[in-house]
Amino acid sequence: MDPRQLTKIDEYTWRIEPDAEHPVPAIIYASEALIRDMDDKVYEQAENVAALPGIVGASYAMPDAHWGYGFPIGGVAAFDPDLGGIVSAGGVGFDISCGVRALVTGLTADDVRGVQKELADDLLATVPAGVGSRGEIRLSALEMDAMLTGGARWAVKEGYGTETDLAHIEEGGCMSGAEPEQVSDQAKKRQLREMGTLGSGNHYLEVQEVVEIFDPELAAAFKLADGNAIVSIHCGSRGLGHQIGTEFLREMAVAAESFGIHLPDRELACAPLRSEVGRRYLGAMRAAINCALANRQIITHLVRQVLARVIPKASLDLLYDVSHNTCKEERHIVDGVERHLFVHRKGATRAFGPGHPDLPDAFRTSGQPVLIGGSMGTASYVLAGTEESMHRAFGSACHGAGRLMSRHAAKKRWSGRQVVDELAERGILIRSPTMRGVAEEAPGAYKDVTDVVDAAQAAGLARKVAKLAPLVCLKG
DNA sequence: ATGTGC
Repeated sequence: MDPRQLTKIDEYTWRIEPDAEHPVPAIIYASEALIRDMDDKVYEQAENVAALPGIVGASYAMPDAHWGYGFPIGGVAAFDPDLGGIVSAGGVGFDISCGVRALVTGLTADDVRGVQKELADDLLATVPAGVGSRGEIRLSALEMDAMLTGGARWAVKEGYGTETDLAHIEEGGCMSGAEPEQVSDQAKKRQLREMGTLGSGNHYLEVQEVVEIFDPELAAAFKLADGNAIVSIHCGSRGLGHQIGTEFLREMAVAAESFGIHLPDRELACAPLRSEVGRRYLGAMRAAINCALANRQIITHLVRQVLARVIPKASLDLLYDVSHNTCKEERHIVDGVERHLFVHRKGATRAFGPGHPDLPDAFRTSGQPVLIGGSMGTASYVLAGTEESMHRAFGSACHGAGRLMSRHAAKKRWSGRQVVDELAERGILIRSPTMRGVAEEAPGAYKDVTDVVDAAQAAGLARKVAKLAPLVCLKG
């Protein structure tokens, strides 16, 4: 994207001005270099979102923004139901409630290095990964509905984890307002055997080392110290979320016209929040959020089993679990007035600051942990929400590195084996059921996550706490 | 992202 198309507000804030079709601006938070690397489609898509009914403030793009379905990935937009605001299935994304959770282990990276290969092999054998991967768990119809209503709270009741885990998950591990009856039989059927599975694409499970601390006080609040081993899990709602997204996109494309909503792009399919289809989508989407929370909780249980075998002294305590593909009902102060809004975050992490009433006691003074997954073999970051982030983009920050190269181009450029061998030389063990997936996820196919995180901090979206480097990576 | 898809 050519930065000259944008109004430069400051070094890290760029604006597409409103006009007759776009009542609010689009705001991109990024360095000039990141803007240059951004797809031109991000400009178009961020501007298109600014034309949707009932949008409040601006259409925002995070520093890792790239071309998505309708809305950019790395997009944030809030809508007011009182002003005819909409909800959009494409504004949430196909992988509903995809997210990251990080666990502190009570181990040092050296503890891990001593058994690195056994750990990698046991994780591959224990956590199902890859397209169509199936788990041991098979849900009955009744259990499916209980899972879709209860989320991680259901999983803990079933024996996958502890009460303490729940306080360290957004929404306390259970998204309210879920309506399993709005989830199609087909979506439920696809999920029957997929609980506790990682999936494919950019999903991963990593054992990481804390290699740098930026803010000692916040790091202490998050129980992170230099040289510690961390486990991070990145995955979502699997086939169920995908099926819900597919079905409602189709339905909303038809509905939008019937509501007289003019769409600049068919992919922006949406429906008023106060319409019947809008309400049904919210009920189904919240059920998918619970599915993702339960899924990450079950995978956590599997990782605890692996560590109990390989390094018995390990203790896996959940730092936090964040979702980065959601639409959430939240209260925000806009121009000094508290408003009740529906915030779409697509490839954007919630980043609530200190004192926010939705945060658990543990993070009341620190702000919430913001977990940023890098590309395979590079780095991940832990950030914290700030008071400033509340006013920048409705308490949101970036979610990852963001692709630089298409999957197709990455496959042409690297072989999976070559990527695995190169990373092994640097002490990083990759395990995956598919070498093709590894090639698509080669580190060179992504932007530098450090640039993205630095821009997020400089733009006031979140504050850097710690940097994590991978030791073991299980890829789908 | 995905019972990957022309």
